[in-house]
Amino acid sequence: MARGKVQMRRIENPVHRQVTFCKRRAGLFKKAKELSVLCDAQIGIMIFSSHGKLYELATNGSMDGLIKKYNASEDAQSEGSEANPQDAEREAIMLKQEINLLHKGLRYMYGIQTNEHMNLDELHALERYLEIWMCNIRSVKMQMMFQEIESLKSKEGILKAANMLLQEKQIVEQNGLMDTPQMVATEQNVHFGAPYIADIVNPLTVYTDYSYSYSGFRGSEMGYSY
Amino acid sequence: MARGKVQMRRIENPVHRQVTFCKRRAGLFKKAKELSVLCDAQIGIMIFSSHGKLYELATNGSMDGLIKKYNASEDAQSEGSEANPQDAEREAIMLKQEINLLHKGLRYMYGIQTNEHMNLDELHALERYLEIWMCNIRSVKMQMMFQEIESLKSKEGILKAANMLLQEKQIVEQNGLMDTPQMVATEQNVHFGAPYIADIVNPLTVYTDYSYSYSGFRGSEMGYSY
DNA sequence: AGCTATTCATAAAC
DNA sequence: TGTTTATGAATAGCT
Repeated sequence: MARGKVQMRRIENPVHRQVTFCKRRAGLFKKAKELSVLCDAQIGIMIFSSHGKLYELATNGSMDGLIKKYNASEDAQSEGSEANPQDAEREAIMLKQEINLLHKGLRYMYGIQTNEHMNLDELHALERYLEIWMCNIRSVKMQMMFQEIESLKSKEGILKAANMLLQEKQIVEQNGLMDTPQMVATEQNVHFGAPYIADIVNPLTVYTDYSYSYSGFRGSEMGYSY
Repeated sequence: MARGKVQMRRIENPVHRQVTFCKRRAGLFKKAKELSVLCDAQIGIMIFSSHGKLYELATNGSMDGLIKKYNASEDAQSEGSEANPQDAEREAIMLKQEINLLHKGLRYMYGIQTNEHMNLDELHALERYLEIWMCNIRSVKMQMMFQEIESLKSKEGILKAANMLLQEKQIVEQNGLMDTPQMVATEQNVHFGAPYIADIVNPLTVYTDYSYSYSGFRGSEMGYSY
């Protein structure tokens, strides 16, 4: 650049390094914005200074949106691998990103609303959006899945009961006692280890009730931590 | 730059745009690497071309590492919570807390909006935030439920096998000792009230697919109207 | 933070 | 895509 070619290695003088960092960072961001405008590209840049401070640029939308897109792109790239346990951590990372996004969105809205007027019709429209959303969250999906789980549990109980009966019987028979009445898998002997379906209050039937706390996670009352 | 100052707007000629994209992208990456070396910074760049193709640069380590660091940095900005990304359950608890927090934020938002104005764009933005959030919550829920179902299925398989073994043994013994047919818990008499496992198409296998439209509800393609 | 002397990046053309 | 070249931009070293 100016007044002498620069050596491509770490600048040892901390002051020089800091100055160069500021200047070149600004230059990099400027270049990125130009590229974004000229070529219609979406660009995200994260810079961590040597002391760990974050500087970011997202040419459109938020960095979180770009990261999400990045993850999706990465997934598409390496498709062919099935659902592996490594996805769990990735899922958590992505969820955190989504939550960051929501936090940002809320802060953004708070900021906007303090300076602007409000239209009641638009408020109602917003409420309806959220109601629809809650309805979806409390969707029948969970109900059906819950029922499926209960069904499996019930079946498990029946099988366990039958299994145990057979074992007992066998022991009895091996003891030489052949006159024992035969037990069968009925409701009498099935009802241990597994609850009756009728006994279970389905925690997901409240999906039309918007008055509960949205973060209540009623399912957890049943011992499930959905 | 050369041969005429460039206008800072989208290059309409597709060929020119493509050429400029390649060159400036290379230039941007070069600058980023220089900045990284000179100033000891960690830099990540994601570029999505107008056709969605991803170009990325991570000056040290992987982009995923930088994204993690970014998220941590973002978290530190808003809250002093510490995260252990390897503990899924702990992670879920944290996410619940996050959700509680966001719910409070939403209620607060309702409160202050009754007297103020929101434009349609902002409403759309909020809607999208909520949609994305919901879908990710659902994804985690489904993952957990999927794991539970799998666990139950494998339990059932073991029990079935044991059951059948005992049954066969008993029949053999009965053939030598007595003629009374034995009723045991097999699929013939167990299958009341509970569906066969084999009949159940598991609707949760899509949870690793982040590419769906968040409002698409792909689960319905499995025959469930969640 | 501003200011230049320089080096660098790159638009246009091949 | 790679190379060349004229020229606008970026910036290192100073204030």
